[in-house]
Amino acid sequence: METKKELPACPVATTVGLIGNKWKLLILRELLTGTKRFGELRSGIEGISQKVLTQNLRSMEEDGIIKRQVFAEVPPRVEYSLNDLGNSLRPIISVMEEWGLGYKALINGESNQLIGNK
Amino acid sequence: METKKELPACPVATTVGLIGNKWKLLILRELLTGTKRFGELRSGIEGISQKVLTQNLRSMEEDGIIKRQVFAEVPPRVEYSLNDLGNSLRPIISVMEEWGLGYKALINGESNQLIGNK
DNA sequence: TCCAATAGTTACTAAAAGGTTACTATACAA
DNA sequence: TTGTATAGTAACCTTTTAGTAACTATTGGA
Repeated sequence: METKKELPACPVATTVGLIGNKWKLLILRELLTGTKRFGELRSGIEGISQKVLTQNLRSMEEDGIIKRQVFAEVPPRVEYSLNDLGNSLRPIISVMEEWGLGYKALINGESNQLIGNK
Repeated sequence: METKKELPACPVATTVGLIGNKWKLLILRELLTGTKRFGELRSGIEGISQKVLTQNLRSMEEDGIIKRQVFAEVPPRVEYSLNDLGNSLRPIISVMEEWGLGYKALINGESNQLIGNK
């Protein structure tokens, strides 16, 4: 009886299965600049609801890409950070960020790296 | 009255808005290896239905990242390919592919680039 | 004459994702 | 005593996304 979760044959599908989701990618973006509290993530990610933020954080914790640290204080403090595996995703977000910058430049008719300078 | 679609301030969110979707990322993966017919895409992307494939292809065409070419034959032939903008997304898929390979190695206890070799 | 093949569309249904509101605990401060 | 702050959870509802099945066009071939 297998208990391991079966990974797709394709490595792109593997990655997409873990982080190919709008909210997770944005959570990663936030955490790449360092440890954040729950409330900081919430206000840093435009449009995310508390429920969805919690759900995605839990899922990413289960997948072993982020660490959750609870401090026994009142009011409570919970800090989220990337662990090593999470940090290894940095190049993915970086290359998305670069592309996004190029795309915006392109849309604005500025010179860009995407399609050759105008 | 604005008709332009408003882009998010964050470049990562911009990218995620265009291709931060499981199916689009897998369609991109397929097209990075060259022009494909509709049926080839369908069989190359595990689990995608005809409807969802059509929907995503249309959306990507609208966004200007792929080209659709219809040949007046019977039975019909329709070919999809990346245009320049679509091609500029290549590094994103590449880095996802690399990460996926490393992750699978890690899971299998092999040496990997993600977290330091064991 | 009727079937096969391709790339769809349409209508209907099911499942997944997300939104909203109310509620919790706890300690401090007014 | 009441309010505030934080990080949630639970229940309920809506929206979005996806799956399925039936149908379309066209022409060559059996």
